[in-house]
Amino acid sequence: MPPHSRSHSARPATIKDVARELGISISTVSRAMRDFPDVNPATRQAVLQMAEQLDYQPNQVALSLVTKHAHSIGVIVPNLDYFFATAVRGIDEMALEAGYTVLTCQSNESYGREITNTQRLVNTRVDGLIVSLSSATSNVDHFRRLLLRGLPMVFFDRVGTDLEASKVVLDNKDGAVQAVGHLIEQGCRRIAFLGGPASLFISNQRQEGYLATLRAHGLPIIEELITHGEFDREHAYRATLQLLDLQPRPDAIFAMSDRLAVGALLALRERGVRVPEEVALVGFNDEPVMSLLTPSVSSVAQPAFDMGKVAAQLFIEMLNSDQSLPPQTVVLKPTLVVRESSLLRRG
Amino acid sequence: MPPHSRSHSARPATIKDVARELGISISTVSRAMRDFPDVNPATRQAVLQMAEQLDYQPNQVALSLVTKHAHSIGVIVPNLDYFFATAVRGIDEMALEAGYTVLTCQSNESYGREITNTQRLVNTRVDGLIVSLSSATSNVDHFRRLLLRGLPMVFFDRVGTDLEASKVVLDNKDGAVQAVGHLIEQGCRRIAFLGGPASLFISNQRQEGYLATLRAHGLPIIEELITHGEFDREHAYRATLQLLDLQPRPDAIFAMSDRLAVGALLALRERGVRVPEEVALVGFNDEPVMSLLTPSVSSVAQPAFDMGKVAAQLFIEMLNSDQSLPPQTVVLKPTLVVRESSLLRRG
DNA sequence: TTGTACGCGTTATCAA
DNA sequence: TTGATAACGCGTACAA
Repeated sequence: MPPHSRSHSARPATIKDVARELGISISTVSRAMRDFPDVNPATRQAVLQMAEQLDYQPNQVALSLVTKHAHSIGVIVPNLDYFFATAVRGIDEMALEAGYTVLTCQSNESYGREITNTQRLVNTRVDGLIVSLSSATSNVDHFRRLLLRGLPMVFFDRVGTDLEASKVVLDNKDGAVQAVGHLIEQGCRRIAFLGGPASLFISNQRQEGYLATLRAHGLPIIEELITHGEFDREHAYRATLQLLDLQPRPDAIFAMSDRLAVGALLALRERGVRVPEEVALVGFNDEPVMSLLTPSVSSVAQPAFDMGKVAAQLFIEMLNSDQSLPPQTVVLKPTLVVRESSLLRRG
Repeated sequence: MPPHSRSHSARPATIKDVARELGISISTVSRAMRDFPDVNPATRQAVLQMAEQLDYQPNQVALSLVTKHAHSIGVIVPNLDYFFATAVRGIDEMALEAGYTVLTCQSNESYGREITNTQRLVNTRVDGLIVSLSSATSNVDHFRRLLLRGLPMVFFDRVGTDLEASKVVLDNKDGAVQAVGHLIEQGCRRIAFLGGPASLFISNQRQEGYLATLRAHGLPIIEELITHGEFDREHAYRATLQLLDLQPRPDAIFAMSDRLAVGALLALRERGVRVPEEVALVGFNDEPVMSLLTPSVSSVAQPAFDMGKVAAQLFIEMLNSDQSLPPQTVVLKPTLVVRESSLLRRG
């Protein structure tokens, strides 16, 4: 049994308990706990020891009520797939170093839940928000209001175009340029684009890159090779089957995400189309699964971890400087990872 | 421009602002906001309208300082891979319904970070914790202390054996029994076990199931077919290569996780071993990738989403009942999903 | 039906 | 070097 076995097994000890037990004032305890210079070494000793004994730890709730500073970052992501889980890890890493706790919420790709999450986090007085928009979010007024109120916010990956805030984004267009450029180098001429929802900014940016590259190489833009739809494998599967019915059919598919690329691959397999010989394939995200597929699938790799890290970095800079900094936008470069699904010349 | 454009763009409105603006007391505002019966309808009307106008929302920090109730659940998971991301979604779902906010932290499989996360969450006065242990955690004193103090806690999946708390676990042994039983049915006789760290409880439970099934079928237990090691693909890859060097070599591999199964598959591919004809393979978790591999890999499916949901349910029940309920343990059943990698008799 | 006053646990200011 | 006290934003007896 411990020396002074704790009589209050329910209620955590407060600063008052420590003060009472020692017969001194709470202000002295407060100062001792925070290593203030003007406190008697003997007193500090005693306080620290008693705090240890009572297992006293400052109540952060009371603390943030006073300081209006919670030392926590609210993170809202659409889901926790590989990309976002990795990005959150990046945020986590950076935040931990700076002494912040990360509170992660999923909007589940729902506009309503994004709003709920936002309100909840703000009401618990997080110091600010790091956000990636849900795919259902087109109206960003709920964020704009907070921005006007002066709440520190950083957006990443899926960012709002007309939001005056700091952002960390991928050079999506460049990623598409790399992918399509590579396919053209491999000899492909009829390259299809498997897009996501037309409302999704990143989907459009990637499409832009696709179009620009075709133009740059003097290739025609064929409308029927450009598809849009839901952001899931099922849609990609059906769209690919349709593409394969065209005459002449495409000799390559560039999917704006790996999820779509997988759907495409399943369709290609089912039709017995040889990849890459008959149809080459490139995805976007470089999820771990891509290297395990047969054939392994080329993909544009995003620096997910770094995106999270940079977002947190920007965020912490905002907090540490008292003048409100002007919004910054950091653009990160993707890297094409070439695998079997798009290697034609030298296999 | 809005009617009464807000003059205090920085400071969020408080209950005082509403009261002052209306020339009434804060208690009246407080009551009106919370739909108390004994408040003049006209007054309530005015309060609600003014609250709207000032964009007033109760400060949860102050609120939980008073009520000692944060309406939030702290969740600590070792990582955010497919299984845990899904479980967290289950927790999220349940918690949202009950009006709780979920604050998720990753321990990153580190004992130290698990402790840090725990302290941070507790100090921000979450109402309790839902936890899955890091693989590096063998000492659970930090949780036991909180339990003694009366903090509501639910553990799931990776639970501590000697912890007096509610738990949600998978019937790991049964999962292994299903997997190994299936392999035996398919005609396999020399079945290897690819285990994780020997310290990991779930790894041992699965091994138990493996051993029990061999015994039940009168098959010999061959020590050299049982391996242990790190919880990663690389280890599984190397271990599999060693297994393949044995004389006679195994005709099946049961991996205690999909991550290990993938490592095994890579080794099998590299050696040109035909799956399942020469060596059959079954994993554990049923991650989406398993169905995409070539050959597709059989796996024991865990109800990850349900595990999260049930954990949250148990947690909320604890909070809602004032007497401290005795710890419950809910055991969920896994389901074997058979795919190409283990289908021998009828392909 | 409404208002006053106290307390939640802490920091900060000022006085001793 | 230490202590008393106001304040943070809110809920809640108790009084009016």
